[in-house]
Amino acid sequence: MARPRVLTLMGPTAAGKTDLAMALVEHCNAEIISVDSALVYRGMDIGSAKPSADELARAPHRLIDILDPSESYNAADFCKDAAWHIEDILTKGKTPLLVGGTMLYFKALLEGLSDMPATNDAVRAEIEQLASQHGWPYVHAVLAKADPACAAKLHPNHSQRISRALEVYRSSGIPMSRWQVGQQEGLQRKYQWLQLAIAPKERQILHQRIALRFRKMVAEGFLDEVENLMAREDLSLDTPAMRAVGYRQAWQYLAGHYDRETFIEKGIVATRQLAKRQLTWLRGWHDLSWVYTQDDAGEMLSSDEILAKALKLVAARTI
RNA sequence: AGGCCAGUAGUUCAAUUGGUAGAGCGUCGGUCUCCAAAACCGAAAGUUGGGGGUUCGAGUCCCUCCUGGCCUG
Repeated sequence: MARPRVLTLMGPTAAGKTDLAMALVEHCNAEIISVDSALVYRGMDIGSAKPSADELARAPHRLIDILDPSESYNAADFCKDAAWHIEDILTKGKTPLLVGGTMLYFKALLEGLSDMPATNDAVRAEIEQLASQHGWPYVHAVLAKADPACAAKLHPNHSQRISRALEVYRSSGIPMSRWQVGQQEGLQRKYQWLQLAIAPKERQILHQRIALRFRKMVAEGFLDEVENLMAREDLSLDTPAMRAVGYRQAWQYLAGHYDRETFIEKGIVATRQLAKRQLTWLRGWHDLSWVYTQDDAGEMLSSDEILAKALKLVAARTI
């Protein structure tokens, strides 16, 4: 019996994923699951380019607005949630369409994560403390004693990954490298995946779209949105949700760290850098069908033309 | 018009008494097993505004032109 088909739509920020996804929903009897580490938060709408209420009414997105910004989410949470929603959508006789740009989430879902201890805030805080006293290279050296194999792969400055590796060791007594020997079982083989990626052919075009969109967000009340978040006592610049692109810069601007023009420039730059990292993931991605949004002359295609290209790729794989 | 100051990587600025240019940011490339819109690593990039002169050697001194800013009439 044939494995159920699951569609994905990946791409850098501002590439046009939402528009295409909305159109695909109508043509493929699909239902959307968002693959985005920022869209999960309620109250973060404008700056995260969340689909509008109108769009969400037309095409429901799962895994959007599921958390308060004070909460945190991670790749393991996503895998669990996404796996459930994929099955739920299939049960309804529809095709799951996973749309987003958080590439680690896609990777973890497809390839699986080793079954190692979950995050541990207390241990993480201890490690953070150690780092603030002695610096990350010192923590790296500490890790090297407990887990030489893992430490060897990490640069002494790589704070987050050193932290995670030591956290795993301290909370379980077993080095991360040992946990990683265990098999990872992702969903790669469980379904028949059809993976689409969307982006303009030229980086320059993406940069233009990013700048335009960021200014539009500001014009549409992005700063009010961030002011509301800042008014809360339980959020800070260190809250994972507040480290999102644009939000961090808006917060710093509103806190008086720099002027409005600098904020806009920094916000656009951070978005460009995010797009670059996403494209780096995509470049090495296996089994990807590209939908470029420009024609041979470099002109942007219409949404109908983009949809037609995508449908053609879907049809080609359906036979 | 005269006087003064400035002109160095895409950008903001460095460069001891003249010894053929460095950094931050950006850009580009990469890493990625529970913070990933995160964190981290690497690379490219300047005929030092143009021209001439002094000198073994000039971003640095002299002349001249150009550009920008300030002051004076």
